Amino acid sequence: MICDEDVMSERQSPGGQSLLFLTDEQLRKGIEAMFFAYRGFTADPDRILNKYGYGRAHHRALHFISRAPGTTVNNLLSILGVTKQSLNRVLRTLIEDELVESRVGTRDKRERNLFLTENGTALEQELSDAQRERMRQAYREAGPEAVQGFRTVLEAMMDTDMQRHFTRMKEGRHD
Amino acid sequence: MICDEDVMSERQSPGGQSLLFLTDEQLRKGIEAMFFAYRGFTADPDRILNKYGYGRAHHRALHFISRAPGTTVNNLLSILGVTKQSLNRVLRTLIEDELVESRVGTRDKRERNLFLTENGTALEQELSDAQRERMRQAYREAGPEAVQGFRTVLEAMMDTDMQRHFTRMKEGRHD
DNA sequence: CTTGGAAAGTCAACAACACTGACATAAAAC
DNA sequence: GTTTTATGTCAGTGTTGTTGACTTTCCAAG
Repeated sequence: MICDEDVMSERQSPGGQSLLFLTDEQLRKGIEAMFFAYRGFTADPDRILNKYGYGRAHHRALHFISRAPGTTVNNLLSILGVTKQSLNRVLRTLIEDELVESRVGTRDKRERNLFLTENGTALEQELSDAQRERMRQAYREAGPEAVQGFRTVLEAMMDTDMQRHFTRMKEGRHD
Repeated sequence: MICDEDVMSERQSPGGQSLLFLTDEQLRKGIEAMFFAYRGFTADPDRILNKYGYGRAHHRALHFISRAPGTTVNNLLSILGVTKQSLNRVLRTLIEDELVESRVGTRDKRERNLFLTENGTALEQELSDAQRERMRQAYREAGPEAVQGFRTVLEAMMDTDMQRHFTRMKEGRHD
């Protein structure tokens, strides 16, 4: 699917660091690929969410609460990178609809520890299944070396603080 | 950056097709990487757009008009995947602000051919420069094989009609 | 024990950007 | 000459983000 003219030239600098020479055209294609792929990436969950009257923001909250059960609102805020008012609106509906449970913190009673209820877990599963299925399909088509490369470039594309969050989640640390 | 337990097992099926065995955990990490990376991907343009009072929708329009000068509204609609009302709002402000020029079609006078003005080209350049710089940096860090894999997985992740658009743009066909 | 500040929640207002539905105009196609 | 297509517009609605102001709760340092 990637044409010959797209193969990047690689040279070795005197310092030993490998240099890539990339044309604007190659970079633009990467940008467009990212745009189109992200649409595909969110398409399936979006359809499901629509069915229940929720949006992407609800999905994100469900996802990260599922990943880090008992996480606090503040932690969620810094991961999602939105204002507390914005998150609160979403969280409130999820709590009202009994998809998320908010328990007063044991150590610090100001904090709220967030958990998915049975229903919440069910919806998160439905969303996650769809998205993982698409991911699995893409990974299968592309092959294992491509997947390795995919992950490497994505990590390099993150902002440093997002990388910090990502690394934490990878290591299973949800503090 | 990618830990040992993440390396995917690969087996050869009797048919000769390579099979990948992926855990939910591995796929979830991919999903999160995609989420965080897309934020990084749009962060720089978002800052610039904010400076001029525009949004992501304006950026997308500028990008694809720049890629396919003379493209029609209908073509833009199918690439962007939004309603004409939504696109029209954005396009109207860009034309009012003299970043985009809308010429009546020569072959078919119902159509409008869209072009960037001098100012439009300048803003598109500013946005594109920032985004390409981040892309270039990520590519450099990751190396050429990773870039190949990145693009392959992204293409596999698109919906089929998005793939069609993407392939067209790659080939320089903007019909 | 008091006070400062952090964590959480709320209210109001606003903007960007998507949607639907209805309607208008011009031009091509049949 | 009727229908279809391409475009544009108006009005209304919903999600998701923002800012700013304010309250309550509660830990912790003075």
